[in-house]
Amino acid sequence: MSEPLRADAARNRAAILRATEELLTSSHPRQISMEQVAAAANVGKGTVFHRFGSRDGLLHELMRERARDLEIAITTGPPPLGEGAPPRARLLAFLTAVVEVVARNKGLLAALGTGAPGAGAPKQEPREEHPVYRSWHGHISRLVHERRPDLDADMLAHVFLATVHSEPILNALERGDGDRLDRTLRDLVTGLMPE
Amino acid sequence: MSEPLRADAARNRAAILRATEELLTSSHPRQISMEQVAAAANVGKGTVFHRFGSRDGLLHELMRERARDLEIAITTGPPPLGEGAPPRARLLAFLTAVVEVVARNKGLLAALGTGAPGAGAPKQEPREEHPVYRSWHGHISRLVHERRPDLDADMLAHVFLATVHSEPILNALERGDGDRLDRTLRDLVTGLMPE
DNA sequence: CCGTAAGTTGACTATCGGTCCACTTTACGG
DNA sequence: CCGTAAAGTGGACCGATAGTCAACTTACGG
Repeated sequence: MSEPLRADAARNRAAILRATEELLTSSHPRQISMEQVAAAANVGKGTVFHRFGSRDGLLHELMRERARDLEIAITTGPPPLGEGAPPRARLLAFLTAVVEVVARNKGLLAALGTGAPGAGAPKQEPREEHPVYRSWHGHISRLVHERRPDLDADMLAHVFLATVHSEPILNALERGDGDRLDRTLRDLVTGLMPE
Repeated sequence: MSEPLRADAARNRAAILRATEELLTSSHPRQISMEQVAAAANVGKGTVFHRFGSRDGLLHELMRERARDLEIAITTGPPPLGEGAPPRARLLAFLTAVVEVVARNKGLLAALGTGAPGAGAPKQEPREEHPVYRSWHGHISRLVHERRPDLDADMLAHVFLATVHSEPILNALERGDGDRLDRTLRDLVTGLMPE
């Protein structure tokens, strides 16, 4: 899928990601400059851009990393996250897991969701969806459809995920209200998928 | 509440707001620079800042304007938006109206929801909520609580509003999927507030 | 070893939000 | 009317920051 990196490149890549995580624990993504990241990783700014292309690319990649465990859990792990449990249980487990991942990553997802297209050219495309978002959306959508094929599973999945894009909710999570959100989502799902 | 503006100031204020709306119809808020706004309104950049304080202030004020009609409708208008109808009907009518307002205003709300605190100082407060958001949140929260005092109305209201913060959903709205979203929200509310 | 492709770097550019202050316009009391 | 002070105006300027680039360094297969 991708050429292996040279030893120094791999080292720097890891250092940059680690430094970004580090900075992320103490600041909102919007306040972290690429220069800060480069400095914290002990590399030149150019290196950061060479590897990740852009600010969004870096955040994007970091998110990918953070989401990997969950991805594995739902595809090859045991129920209720993995296959085997009924859709409703899987959905509830998944939403709980997503809330947990997002809570641990503050505004990362939110920052990702907000990117402007490139140059000044009249590129007006809605911007490609983030792979992690796509994966999560597909999973929710599939589970909902399985149990309630009469609903608009696609839109419903977007609505559920919107939750973790919302700044007020992110703030609530930061205050430790993760379980409140969890219970609320549970109530919503239960309303839609009884039993 | 506020001193009346001088004639020229009022004229320019209106021109700036109108120019911003104009630009907003053809671009995402993030790509509109204050310089563009100033140019489009035929005023100096300084004037824009003098009147609105900041980029956020301008967007903020514009949103306020856009939300005014809805505000009036729910406080003094006829049912089902205004008082008189049962909570469920009022909530459904309100959500439909919100979707409609947001659909007509693209990412305005989304752009508002995303602001970083000020200077470099370690000001880490969660940032004050937008008045329009607060008003909408309070309204939803009250209606939910009236019918289902057992639920976490506060969090639930955040979840409903998160919907209009989400970029994928905003894109869907732009594609004319407003009624799909509307139906989906209706399903969610119905699941929670049956009858 | 050596050639070379990959990687590194920080000075440089472009852009943009926001500030500042000298200048202009308006409102209004006399 | 007119003089004046308060309000408003505008654009040069500043600091920050995402992203570029061309010269330089390094890893590594043969």
